[in-house]
Amino acid sequence: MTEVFSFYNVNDDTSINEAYILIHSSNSFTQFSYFVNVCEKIHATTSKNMKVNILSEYLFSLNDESLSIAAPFFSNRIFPRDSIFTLNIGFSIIMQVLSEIASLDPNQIQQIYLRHGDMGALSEYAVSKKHMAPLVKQEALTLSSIHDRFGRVAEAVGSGSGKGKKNILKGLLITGSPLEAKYLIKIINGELRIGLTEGLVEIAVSKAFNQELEDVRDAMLVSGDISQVALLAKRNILSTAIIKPLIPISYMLADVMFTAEEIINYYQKPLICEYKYDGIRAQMHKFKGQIRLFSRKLADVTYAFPELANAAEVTKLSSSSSDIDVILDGEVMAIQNGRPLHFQELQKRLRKKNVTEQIIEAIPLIYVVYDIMYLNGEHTIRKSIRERKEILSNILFTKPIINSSYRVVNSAQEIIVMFEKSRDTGHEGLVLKDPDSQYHPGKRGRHWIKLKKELDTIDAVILIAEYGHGKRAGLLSD
DNA sequence: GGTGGCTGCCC
DNA sequence: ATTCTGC
DNA sequence: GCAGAATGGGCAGCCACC
Repeated sequence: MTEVFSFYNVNDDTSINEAYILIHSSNSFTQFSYFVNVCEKIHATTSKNMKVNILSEYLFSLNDESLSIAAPFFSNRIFPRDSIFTLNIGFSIIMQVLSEIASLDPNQIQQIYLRHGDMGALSEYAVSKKHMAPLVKQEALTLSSIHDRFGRVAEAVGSGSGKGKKNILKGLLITGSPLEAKYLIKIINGELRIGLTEGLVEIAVSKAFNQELEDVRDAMLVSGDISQVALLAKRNILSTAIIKPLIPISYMLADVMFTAEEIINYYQKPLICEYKYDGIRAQMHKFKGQIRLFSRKLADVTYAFPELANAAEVTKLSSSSSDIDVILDGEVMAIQNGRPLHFQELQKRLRKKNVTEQIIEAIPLIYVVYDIMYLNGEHTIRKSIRERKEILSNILFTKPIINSSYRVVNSAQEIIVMFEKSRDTGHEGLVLKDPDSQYHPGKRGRHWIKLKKELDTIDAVILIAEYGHGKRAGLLSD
């Protein structure tokens, strides 16, 4: 109980009292019904402070296992980020299962769905009308039991696995109350929709475990996994979340502007300008000779691009022949005879499981490196991109890995020239970068600006705004 | 063994 | 990915 | 200005079905 009191003392908001009673009037916080109760309370208030207080009290009350399960649910995730699991349960399977539970034919359930407009609400309705019950008396749903069954769904493969998955889902839904069924579906769909943003969840974690919000956010930048970060916060070891090779970090993202003039007017200074490559964003890690490639969502896609992993083995500093450890940011491109292939060609390789010699030859790839986040034991994300480019220039890449070329531009005219050149070469447009900016993982901001539209389609944009006929405007611009 | 529906993940 | 919207 | 929600095209893998 001492922990409870110390927690209570660090919060002076009066709404804590309500949240405190809410949490501690029950005796089993790991029950799913309790999770649902918390969600409903969070949904019911429009006060962000109140949402945070309710959530932080709840997170505080959970044991480690339940915390690591529940935290991702609040961030619209099911499995931790580095998990290869997916449920493969979507709209269709849910509709089938709900129609069976409610003994309504699929058409009827579709109609009801259209009225609700929300799968969670539909699930609540269907389970309230259920014409079946579990064959044997079931224990009440807990975070743990739900997690176990999600795991079994994710692992189910082979003939008959579809039916098995539906049965597990059906069992989950009819075991709990209609309200629990509503939230189960919300979780499965990855849409809790209770007015919680990722940012509020981070605040709740910091309050629950009495950690500095900045420390929680910093840990999230490199971990990206709210489940891990919540546990680290609870153990007071957030500082151990550091950038290290073979573990992916979030990507820095670009903002959009529509004209060269807008960009020049905004920055009023020289900018780093490089092509916008129409490929697949990829993070390359090299550590003690091991190579890993990660996709946009940080899935390990090394297997899909063996020639890139091979070429990375010999990456080294130009000043030394010894092996280096690096984390690189760049774009995987399909390219033939010096010209980019259509994105669809690249897509064929991304998800191909059996990467044959034939397909490697048919769709040649390059990896264009444009940033570096780590080198030989030190992260480089706090250095300016001017410095990071300098570091990159001292690394020797071997084909098909290349260092992205860039120019420094200081006028709209220079940008337009580069843009035309980019399009002539078959690229999408330009990315302009503030030379003084750090690498901000997971952030979309005005440090990187993409310019992909033709500069003379501005008239079409105005048509969209005035008449609201987006599709027609698109035709006019052709 | 072929086809079509479904899902997730690229853009 | 783009576009719209609420805070 | 930011974050979330809604939207769209295309691909491979997978399973159900014939």
